[in-house]
Amino acid sequence: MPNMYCEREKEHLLTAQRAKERILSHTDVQKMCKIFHVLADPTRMKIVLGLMNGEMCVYHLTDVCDGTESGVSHQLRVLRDNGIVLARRLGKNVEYSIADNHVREMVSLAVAHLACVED
Amino acid sequence: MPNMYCEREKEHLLTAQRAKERILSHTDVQKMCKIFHVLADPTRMKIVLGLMNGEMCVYHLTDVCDGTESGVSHQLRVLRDNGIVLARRLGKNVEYSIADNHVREMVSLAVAHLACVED
DNA sequence: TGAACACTTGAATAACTATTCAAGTGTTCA
DNA sequence: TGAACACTTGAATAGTTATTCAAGTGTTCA
Repeated sequence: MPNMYCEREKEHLLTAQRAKERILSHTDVQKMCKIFHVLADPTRMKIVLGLMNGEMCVYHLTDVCDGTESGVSHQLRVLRDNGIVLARRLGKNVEYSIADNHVREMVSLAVAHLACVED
Repeated sequence: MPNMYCEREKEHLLTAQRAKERILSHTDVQKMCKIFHVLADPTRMKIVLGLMNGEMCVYHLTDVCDGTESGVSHQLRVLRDNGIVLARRLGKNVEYSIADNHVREMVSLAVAHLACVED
């Protein structure tokens, strides 16, 4: 028996070992956190929720998000840089769309979670 | 035809309308963002990834996360306050576990996303 | 060509938060 | 009871970042 740190030392030690074997590298953990971080801002979340209904250009996104053009554009850059939305130019406009299905699913899960914990 | 803001005014207007009908209240958006925010920190993410292997007490969590006792405890409080982990006292120790299956799924999706975008 | 439009970018500010260290609470057991 | 253990909390610091306003691209069309 190893040193005792807690009352269920044996189980915890096994769990900790399993966890350490399976745990991702610090870099991978940081990448995961980045995805969540990007989705943790109201402006960006509204953009993503908006785009889940279809492609839009910046003007209509500012309408949906109730934000400024500049503000929305800044956040669209963050979303683009993280591979969450796609941009394609169409004449004078830029059409934005959701790039990643995992993101779609994560957002849907978060909506479900919301409905679940709602009082 | 309404005023033209972009080349695909008609479609975008419809999309925007749909989005606005379906969009969550600002409060709900903020609640969703909170969940993502909580998962956006490396220490907290490591705790959650660790607990996905089973219950553990603080000592073993600091081991898995490679963090300080105080730091892990601070982050456990955030996770508790947001209903992401559960705490139950067992003698001198406190056993932590994952409280919410949506969180489990969200984290799994993020891991999947990771594997997907990996170069 | 140049004026108007659609969007992006840079810089500055203000707000938030993870970490650390020290001190505190709660539990057990001799 | 009190000493040791397991964990929590408070306060301070340092780093990050969303927003705003002003100035900058890139595209179209008369």
